[in-house]
Amino acid sequence: MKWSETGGMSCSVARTASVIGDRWTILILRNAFLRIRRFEDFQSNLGITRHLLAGRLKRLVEEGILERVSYQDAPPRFEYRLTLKGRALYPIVVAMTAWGDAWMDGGKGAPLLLQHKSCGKVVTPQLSCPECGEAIEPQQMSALPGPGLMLADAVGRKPRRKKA
Amino acid sequence: MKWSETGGMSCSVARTASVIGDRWTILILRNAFLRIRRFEDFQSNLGITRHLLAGRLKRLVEEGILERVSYQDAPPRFEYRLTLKGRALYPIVVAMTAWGDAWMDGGKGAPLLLQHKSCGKVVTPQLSCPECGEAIEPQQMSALPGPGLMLADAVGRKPRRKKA
DNA sequence: AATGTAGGTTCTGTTTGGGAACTTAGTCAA
DNA sequence: TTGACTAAGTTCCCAAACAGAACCTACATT
Repeated sequence: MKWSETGGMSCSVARTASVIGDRWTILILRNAFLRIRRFEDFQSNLGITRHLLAGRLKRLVEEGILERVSYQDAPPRFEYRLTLKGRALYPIVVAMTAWGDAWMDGGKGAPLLLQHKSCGKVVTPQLSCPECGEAIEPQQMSALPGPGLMLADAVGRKPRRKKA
Repeated sequence: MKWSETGGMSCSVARTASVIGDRWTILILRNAFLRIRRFEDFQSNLGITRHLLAGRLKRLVEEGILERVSYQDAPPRFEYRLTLKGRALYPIVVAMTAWGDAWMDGGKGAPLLLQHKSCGKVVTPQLSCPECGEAIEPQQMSALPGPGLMLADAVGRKPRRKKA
C-alpha cells in the first residue's frame, strides 16, 4: 500500500505529513524561516546531498510552499522563498523547536531564543484557545466529527469478540 | 553522512525531527492522541505494515514518548500510552492539523473539529505570546543566539566573493 | 588559461520500506 | 478436541529511497 493511499489521508495530520513529513523537508523549512534562500546555502548548512536537496526543493515548489524566484539573469540563478502557504507552517516549526528545547536539549539549553518584536520579550510561544485565551492542554480538548470526515476513517476501538 | 551527524543537530527542530520526523511516526502519535493504544488498532487504522509498526513503537518507547504497559497476563498483552514527554508533542500535532485543515483540505472542510472543554467552544488553537497574549506571526519573531548554540551551526549567508 | 561559483544531474551501492505469510500462546464455540 | 480466532509480533523477499561522490553548464574573476 502506498503511503498516499492510507486511510489516514482523510486526516489533516496525514495530509500535512505527506508534504512536510520527512526529516530533510522540515529542516529545509526551518532554514527557510531563518532566511536561507539559496541552493548552496541550504546544502552547506544542512549537509544534505545535492540530489536530495534538489528533489525536496522541487517538491516544495510544486506544493506551493516555496517559490523559485530568479535573482540574477546571467548566469541564471534562483532562490527559494516561502509563500503564504509556506509561512503558515511557522507554528509547526515553532512547536517542534519548543519541544526540542524542552525535552531533547542535552542539558545545554536552547540553541536559539525567540524574541517577540511587538512586546520585546524573549518567549516560548504557546498554544492557546482563541476564544478564552487559556493555554491548551491535550486533556482539555475533545475531537468531534467534522464536515470532511469519511466514515471509513472513524477512529477508535472496533468491537471486540462476537463477529468483527 | 548519517542524518544524526548533520550540523542541524544543534538545532532543536532537528532533534525533534530525529525522533518524530517521519510520516508513520507522526501518524502513530496522532492516533495515540485519539486514544488508540494497541498494536492491532494502530495497524488496522493506519494501514502501516506490521513490521514497520513494531519498529516505530519500539523506537518511541526507547525515546520515552510512549510507554509499553501490560494490560493482560495470559496471554501477555501490551498497550502503548503517551508519557508526559509524549503528551508534550500535542502542539505539534495540533499545528499540523490546523495547517492541513487550512491548506490541504480539498474543499471538504476539516475531518475533525476540536472542542475546548473549559470554554465549550469549537476552536482552532493558535500560537500566542505568553507575555502579551498576541497571536504569533513569523515576521514578529526574531531569533537570537541561545546558550546551547554551537558556533559551527550559525545560520545565515556566508560572505560571498573574496575568501570565504 | 586556470580557478571559482551557483545550481543542478548522473552514477553506484546501501538502507529502508512494502506486502504477505508465519509464529506463539492463549480463548471460544461446536 | 478440533478448528477458528485474537493479539502482538517476526521473517522473508523484492522495490523504492537515500548517501556519497563525481560530473556538467554557464558565466565571472585573476
